[in-house]
Amino acid sequence: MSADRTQVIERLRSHGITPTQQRVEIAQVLFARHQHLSADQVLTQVNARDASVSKATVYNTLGLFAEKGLLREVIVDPAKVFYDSNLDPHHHLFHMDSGTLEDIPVSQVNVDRLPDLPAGMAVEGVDVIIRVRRSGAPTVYP
Amino acid sequence: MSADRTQVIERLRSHGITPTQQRVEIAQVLFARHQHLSADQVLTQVNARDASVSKATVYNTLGLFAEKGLLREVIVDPAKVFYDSNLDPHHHLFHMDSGTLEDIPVSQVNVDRLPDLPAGMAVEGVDVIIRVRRSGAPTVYP
DNA sequence: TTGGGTGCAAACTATTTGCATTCGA
DNA sequence: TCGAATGCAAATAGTTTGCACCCAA
Repeated sequence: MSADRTQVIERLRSHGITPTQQRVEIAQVLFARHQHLSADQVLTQVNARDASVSKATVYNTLGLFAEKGLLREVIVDPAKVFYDSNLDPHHHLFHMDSGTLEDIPVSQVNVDRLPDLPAGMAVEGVDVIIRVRRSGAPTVYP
Repeated sequence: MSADRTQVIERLRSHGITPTQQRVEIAQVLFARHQHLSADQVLTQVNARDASVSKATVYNTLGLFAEKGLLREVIVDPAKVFYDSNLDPHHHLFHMDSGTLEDIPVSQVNVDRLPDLPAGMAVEGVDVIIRVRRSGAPTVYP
């Protein structure tokens, strides 16, 4: 369930990131597969393996990875940021009941190109988020 | 710059909300025009007028208004929630430099209908957010 | 009157920061 | 070696909550 150590190190290097022990630990968890994790979940999973990484380092590292383009930040829940290890262009389905995210292939939602932006503005990203919940009970996840 | 008191009261009533003094104060600020305000900005503007409303009441009231369909919550900034008094369907442009929001008419961004959802799931909302920043300097707003 | 609404302050949670220590190249 | 990275704990900021008091109906 964890990505190959050597591959991960190479990947960090190729993005200009010094592969320290804890960064590699974190990367192995994140890049094991496509997933959406909060900083807290990353902290838990990383420390469940073996190594001990501090909370501050997890936050710093996630921020760094996102900045360097290794992760995509997904902002759907006012309570916390999700980090998405799937870098292919795609959209998101947010399950309000469980507070979990699901990917939607771009092929399934077509966004006809953007409006003309004010001059001197560059698009940093386009997020499409579909919020769903179980139809019957309007439960709020705890 | 503030909506008519009587109209506001009527609007609250029609949504099943008891029009108390502070709720009316808050509503007058919000519904004066289409805008995107954070809880903190609402607090400041309300108390700049005259009345004194507590921070807790502002949060409670904004949450209530959103729940009753008088406001739309916009989640774009991990730091805070924006409340949008424009209820017409529309999308958002987020200026990362200034941390401000701008509306985009639906006519300018076409989302070809949604993917088939898991059974028993209802769509609560679809958010399209275009993040832009000044092209030259990758400044982060303070 | 009387239960919902409000204010205040304290509690919480996610995230950031300062600084001394440790580690990668 | 030496600057970058880490850990820890304390600081922040937005938001929520508990509880006594107050007001709309």
